[in-house]
Amino acid sequence: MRKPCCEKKETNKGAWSKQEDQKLIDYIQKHGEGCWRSLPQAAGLLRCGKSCRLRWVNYLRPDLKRGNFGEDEEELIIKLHALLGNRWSLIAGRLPGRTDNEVKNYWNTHLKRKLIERGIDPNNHKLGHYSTTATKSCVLNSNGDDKCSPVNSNGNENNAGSNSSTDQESNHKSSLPDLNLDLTIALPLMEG
DNA sequence: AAAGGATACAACCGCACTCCC
DNA sequence: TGGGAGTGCGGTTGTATCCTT
Repeated sequence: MRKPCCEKKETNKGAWSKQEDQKLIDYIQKHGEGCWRSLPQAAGLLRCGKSCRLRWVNYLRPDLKRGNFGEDEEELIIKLHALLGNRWSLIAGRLPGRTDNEVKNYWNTHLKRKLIERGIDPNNHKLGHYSTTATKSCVLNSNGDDKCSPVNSNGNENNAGSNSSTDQESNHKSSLPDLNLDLTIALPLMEG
């Protein structure tokens, strides 16, 4: 059995204080990101590494774009969700300054409802019938073809019981707009 | 003005993946 | 090559704030 990521005792939980934020910012500015497990002790924080990483990534990073989502961002999220399903980190990767957590929250609180109001099922982006199950994931290959398959709530491809999946896939495919999105993943630029 | 419900979002939890020995 | 450690991701929960009655 895997050990917990950190000892439950001796760690703070819940909302971060200004002092804790400042300690984390100071430490990362001096030493950079990485080695989250040992960071809390080194930075003098009574938090688990996971919690520190989450706080930094979702809230403290200087390049974050705080505030409301623009309409263009909303539409992009909707389109990307139609293609990728609940792959929030991939979706957030296409939105500079936004985090996966932020995108996920915004989807759950705003965009889901928006689609429902438009008569679109937020799970499969089909017009007309709303269901609470399967979303889809689509992969663009190098030929520009797209390959779509149902995914479950874990984001895994659902290959089991695929009797009617081909019909559903073709229906889904034809109901999707031509998004013409470039989903190639760029390698990070190497400095130096 | 107060109570209860709805909403928004920060944070936690647990699983899965990758890396390294 | 197997196993453990570290990390990332998505789902879920907790709570503060706003809104309605």
